[in-house]
Amino acid sequence: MKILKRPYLGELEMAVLEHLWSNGEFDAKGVHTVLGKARGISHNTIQSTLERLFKKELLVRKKISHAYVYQTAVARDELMGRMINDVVNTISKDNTDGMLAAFVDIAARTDDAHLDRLEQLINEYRSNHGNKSSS
Amino acid sequence: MKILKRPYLGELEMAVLEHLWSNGEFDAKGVHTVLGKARGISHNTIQSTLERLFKKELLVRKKISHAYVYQTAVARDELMGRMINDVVNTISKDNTDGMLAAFVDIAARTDDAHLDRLEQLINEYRSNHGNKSSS
DNA sequence: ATAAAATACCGATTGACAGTCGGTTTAAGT
DNA sequence: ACTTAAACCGACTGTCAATCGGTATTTTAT
Repeated sequence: MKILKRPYLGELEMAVLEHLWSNGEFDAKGVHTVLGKARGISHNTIQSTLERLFKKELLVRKKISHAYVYQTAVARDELMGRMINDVVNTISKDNTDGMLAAFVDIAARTDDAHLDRLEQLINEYRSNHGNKSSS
Repeated sequence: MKILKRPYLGELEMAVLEHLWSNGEFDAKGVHTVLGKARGISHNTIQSTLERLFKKELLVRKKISHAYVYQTAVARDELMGRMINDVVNTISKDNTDGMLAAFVDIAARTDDAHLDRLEQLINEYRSNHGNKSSS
């Protein structure tokens, strides 16, 4: 099947998403002013990129007078979750333990305190999903 | 910069890696017999794929008489870790909490028992790295 | 209502990169 | 030497992001 294809994002696409996540809704012109001009790319390039992200259902848009105003359709965390999930499904469908170990390693990589936080999130999850206790 | 490029893997590349992870070292002919014939692709295609994986440093090889024998250069978990790390760096360098939450969600997705296992791995990690206790 | 400006829309090009092979060279093995 | 297997090289296809020009369409201002 697919291997990390769908939502595969390019550099500019990512930058656009990032901008919309941080600053809310914009039309093509607004995005071009902020991102496009600094990069020296045309208005059309930004428009195509917005269009592509829209087709990927990562953005939604509404027409305001003549221009589309775009907004993110998925939260940053949601997209990250999907992408991580894709990686995991692609590379180790049945090897859950390796996946969990990778999570721990990555969490600890930057700061060991993240392990505490991770543990905390596990417990929050259990509370919110009415579950069994820890070991 | 890059957005998931690095270890970007195609369908066939992934299948080849998977086969080598599960069954140890093989030469092109061996891989072709197992994967290529079923797919109706030529020996050369397999060879190119092995070559590409070698260039990506995901495989190592040694020449045995006239043929190369290939072997994985990174463990499945290691590669998965790298790929997840790429995703995380690409999409939320500073938003660690979102990342950790995604981990918990994904872990719990298939089976809530995985949360126990995850917690267990956290504690193992702490033991192996001389660390503080949990909350 | 008409002209001018802004935007959407369409299509074309470029550059990566995976997948796919054919053909040629090189190196074994007998 | 002859045969055969493999490496090696290069080509072609398909996909996809990035890029933009040109044209059609819709606003808006006159």
